[in-house]
Amino acid sequence: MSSSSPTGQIASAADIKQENGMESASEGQEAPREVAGGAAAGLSPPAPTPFPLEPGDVAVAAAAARISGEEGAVAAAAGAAVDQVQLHSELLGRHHHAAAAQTPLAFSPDHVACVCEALQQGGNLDRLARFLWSLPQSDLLRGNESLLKARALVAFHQGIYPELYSILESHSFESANHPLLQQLWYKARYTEAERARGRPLGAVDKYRLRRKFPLPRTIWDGEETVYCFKEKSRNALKELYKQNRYPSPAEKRHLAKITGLSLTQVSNWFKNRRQRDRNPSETQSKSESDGNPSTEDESSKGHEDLSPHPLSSSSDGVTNLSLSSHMEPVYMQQIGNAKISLSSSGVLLNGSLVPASTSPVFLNGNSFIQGPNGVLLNGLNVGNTQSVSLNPPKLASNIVSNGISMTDILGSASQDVKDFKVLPGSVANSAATTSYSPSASASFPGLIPNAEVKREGIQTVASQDGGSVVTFTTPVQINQYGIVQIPNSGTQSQFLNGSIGFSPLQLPPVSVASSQGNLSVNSSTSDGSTFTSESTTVQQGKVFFSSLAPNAVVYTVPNSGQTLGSVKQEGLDRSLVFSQLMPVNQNAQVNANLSSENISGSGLHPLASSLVNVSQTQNFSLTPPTLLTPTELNSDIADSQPMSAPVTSKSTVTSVSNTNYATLQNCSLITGQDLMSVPMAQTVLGEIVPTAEDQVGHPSPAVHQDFVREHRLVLQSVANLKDNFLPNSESKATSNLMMLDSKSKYVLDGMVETVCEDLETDKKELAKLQTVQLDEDMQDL
DNA sequence: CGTCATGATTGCAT
DNA sequence: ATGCAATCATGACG
Repeated sequence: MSSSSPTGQIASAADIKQENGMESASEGQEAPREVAGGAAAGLSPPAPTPFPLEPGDVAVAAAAARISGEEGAVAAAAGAAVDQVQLHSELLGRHHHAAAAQTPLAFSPDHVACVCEALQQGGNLDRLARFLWSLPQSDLLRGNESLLKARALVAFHQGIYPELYSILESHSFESANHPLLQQLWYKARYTEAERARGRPLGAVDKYRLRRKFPLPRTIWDGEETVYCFKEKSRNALKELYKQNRYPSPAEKRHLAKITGLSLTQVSNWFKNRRQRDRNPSETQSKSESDGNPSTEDESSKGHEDLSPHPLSSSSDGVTNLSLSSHMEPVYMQQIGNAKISLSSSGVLLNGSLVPASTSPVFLNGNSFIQGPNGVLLNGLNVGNTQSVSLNPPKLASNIVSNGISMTDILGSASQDVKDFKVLPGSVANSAATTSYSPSASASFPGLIPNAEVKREGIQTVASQDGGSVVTFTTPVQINQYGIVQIPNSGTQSQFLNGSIGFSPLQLPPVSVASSQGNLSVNSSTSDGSTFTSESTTVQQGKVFFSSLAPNAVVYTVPNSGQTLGSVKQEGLDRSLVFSQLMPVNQNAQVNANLSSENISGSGLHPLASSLVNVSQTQNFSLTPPTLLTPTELNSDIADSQPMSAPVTSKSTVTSVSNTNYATLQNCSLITGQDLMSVPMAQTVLGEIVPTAEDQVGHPSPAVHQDFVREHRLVLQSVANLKDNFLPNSESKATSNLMMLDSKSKYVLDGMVETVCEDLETDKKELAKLQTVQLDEDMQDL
């Protein structure tokens, strides 16, 4: 605190290293390509793509699988979507050129923004660059933030730093984009310095650079973050401390909510504070004895291992995975803070997703959706595997580096497995939140073994984030493992029904406050699931969580077939999460409708019950969006992005799976008010489990016990799926396009605008969509 | 309460 | 401008 002032901003930057991808990218053009290429490769089959992949891509593929793979299924999914988008855009682009004169703008700015977002998330910067290229110089697009952001990314990717700086300094970006942009800013600086020096930078070097090149106010709100706790959180803690050095549990709890910190963190803070106030002198002497870890980083490259924690920040950047664990804390902070309001990203879905406001949605083969923040979902089913990931913040970083959004999650996962503690059931959520990395690992495979839980009942839950809501109905069964990870709270996870573990999520208090609807869910939930939210309210089928609720709940999805439900819970304050997986394989169509109706009778309780089971294994990781902290910037991990959802809107998503085409539609009904922000991102890995009747037969890898590790597998499987889907790239692509075209307006607009007023309309459209045969459309086109 | 672990800063010598 | 080491600051844990 004290020291924080000017430099404080920079503070957490320390480890940006993890950027790995990013750095490498920036360095040379070769490197970058690898990353991007890798992602691309993983995503799309070499062949038919409109844009031929370079050999390098292929080569990288394997590696990519590993790295990007980690990023996750989501990434993969995203990739698919991106491809489609790409196609779409290209077509349009051509069209453009052809008829340029006549049609000034084939896409509306919103569409362009959506495409940009999608490509960004997909991580395919090369394509993004091409897309930008193809865009007409239109005034309409000029001030478009998504475009500017995309340009910044491309500039970074291409190593044109002056342009990057210029872009960042010339436009005041929304806070939701700050984390990403800040990261770009620092990484660019680091990269430049690195190149100049010819060797990787050490912590001190970066620190110096940060001071030398402070973030422009256009991408930084000025709020500093010291370590993990945000300034605001600290202030709140201090205030209460002044009044009462020994806050009661209730007070602590309240404070935790306010600050977005966990109860444990609050308690620790008070503990430390009291102790330090008592004997100021003693506290610190010892630390040094150990030696300085920091220094080591530089010199030695790999070494981070020293610390038991996965966290190690400094790595040479070699590892892609690494995410800075450190960063994570940031999330929390951010969340806690008001800024959060911005975040709106969360979306979830069951098979469907609901996008938060602005983001574009895409789906298909695997459907996924991206939100502005970078949310992806797959809810769809992909044959076997499904993944959903949401993470706003990281995306940015991920994008940059890998191109895959999953990073956070993955990263954490990758790290793996380390051992974290899992928290079995620890009720208390620990402060651990701050450290996140481990948490990720937390999920434990074993733990969740198969609980089977079945619940029936349909329940719908809607969560809201900035604007996204999710509703699910649930009859869910979960068979094997469901795992949920939440990066932030490593320790806090809980299991529901035995089958799933969650870590708590945190929602920004702020957002909550703003949000209106509250539902209360009581812990009483039948399931035993942990719900504690105190106040939750259900509205017609919708559930809102208010900040009040201490705990969050999560939920799941319904699928006709099998579904996974995930639940979430929060340890700290309020958070919600849900993930779902839908395995839809084959023919099944899944319609998830979540209308509020479903919900109706049941109150919350039902929800709880719904949680349950999953037939497959999945991991979810959620990362909360981070706001701006500089720190985050530094580290990849940090990247959470705040999403701002101006309005909550309901979004509808439709996804279509290829093969069998399962259409999922979800409409989240959200009324305008709710805001729930779901900061985290989730990733889900789903593997199909036997239970499912037929699986496509993909050779999906067997599930493993270690989820983490599994990710890779999962990813691969995903890739396969894509392949399967994609094979007909054209048709599919087209189909996708069709989808977009036909619906796009609606969807996109809705997405973009964030607000959809007409649910009915949506429904209708959705219905249409479902029925629509993409292929045919394609042909028509 | 006492300690640890580690990131952030600072100072100093090159 | 750098490299290195010392020191501070702070969250987490046993």
